[in-house]
Amino acid sequence: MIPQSEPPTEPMSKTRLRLWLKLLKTSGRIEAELRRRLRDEYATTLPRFDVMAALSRFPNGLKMSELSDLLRVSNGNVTGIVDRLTNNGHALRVAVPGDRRAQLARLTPAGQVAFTKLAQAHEAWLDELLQGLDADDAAILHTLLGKTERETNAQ
Amino acid sequence: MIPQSEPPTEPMSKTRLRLWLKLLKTSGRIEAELRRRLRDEYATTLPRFDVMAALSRFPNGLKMSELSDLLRVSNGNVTGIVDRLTNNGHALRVAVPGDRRAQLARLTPAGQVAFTKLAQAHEAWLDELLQGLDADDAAILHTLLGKTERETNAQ
DNA sequence: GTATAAAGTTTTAGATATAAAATATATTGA
DNA sequence: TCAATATATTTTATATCTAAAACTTTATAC
Repeated sequence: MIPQSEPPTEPMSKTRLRLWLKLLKTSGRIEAELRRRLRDEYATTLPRFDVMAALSRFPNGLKMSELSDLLRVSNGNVTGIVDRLTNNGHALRVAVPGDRRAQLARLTPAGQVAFTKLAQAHEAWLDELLQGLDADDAAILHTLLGKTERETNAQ
Repeated sequence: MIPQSEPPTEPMSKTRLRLWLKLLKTSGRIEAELRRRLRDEYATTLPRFDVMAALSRFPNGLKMSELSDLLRVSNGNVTGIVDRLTNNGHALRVAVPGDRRAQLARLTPAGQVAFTKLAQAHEAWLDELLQGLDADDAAILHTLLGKTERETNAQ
């Protein structure tokens, strides 16, 4: 066996740090582009789009706390976003029969129409922004991202 | 050739949309955990860490606009973060000889010491949070993430 | 049955984020 | 030189975001 003087390999922690920076840069770049297009083309924001997407999946409405849990944002935050959607005419608050503490947030008909357009644009934008990845790439990437779970106790 | 009735395949745009949601969820989960640890263990924030990291790479200081470009955040934003770092004793502003419009932000000695500790903790946290990925996984992931570039005109 | 605890939401305080206006300084061109 | 323009930063207005306090309503314990 011939002794080889190998090039010193990078410690694994440095490799993971570089990977994280790449991951952060990638998601940040795409997210910034989505925010820009939502603002410029539809005069809305990503948090509002996220809330509308959640409400769209539950036509009967969601309690503020349910929205907060689903989107993993704070309770107080949801209040402000739903406020703005309400001022917009895209959402409204409905009383919960039998519990005067709670309220349901729901999309208005105008909100549903608006969200349908937003969702189509959103999907088309991502199809464009992720052109560089084919079906195989996407499958591998999805799997590898899944391998990072279970290291944080948050689900 | 035998005709096969294949299962209907998902349109590529849906695949890319699901991938994006996974990417967003992954980076959000890790970022939230980093923010939590920076706050709980070091009483600081991710934006301040990012600014300190940039200043640490340039011991002679960076102009506010250079910081803004490097970190890709708005000019007004950098002002506030450097303000807080300055109040903290971790940064200071230095006049630029020959241009009274500009100022350099620099780490103080205390800021350099603090950042060294933060950076070590940060690298160790990521090593932990990305345990699920070995060196091969990381290399593949890094490459696939790279394939998403060049679709947005932002560098 | 009332005191206490729990649940649901909003409000508050502080930090971050952008875009756009305002301020101050430099540079340029006639 | 001096007006016009460009550069560098801060300020302002608005929107997010969290944690924690405040408030209302409901449920529970005794």
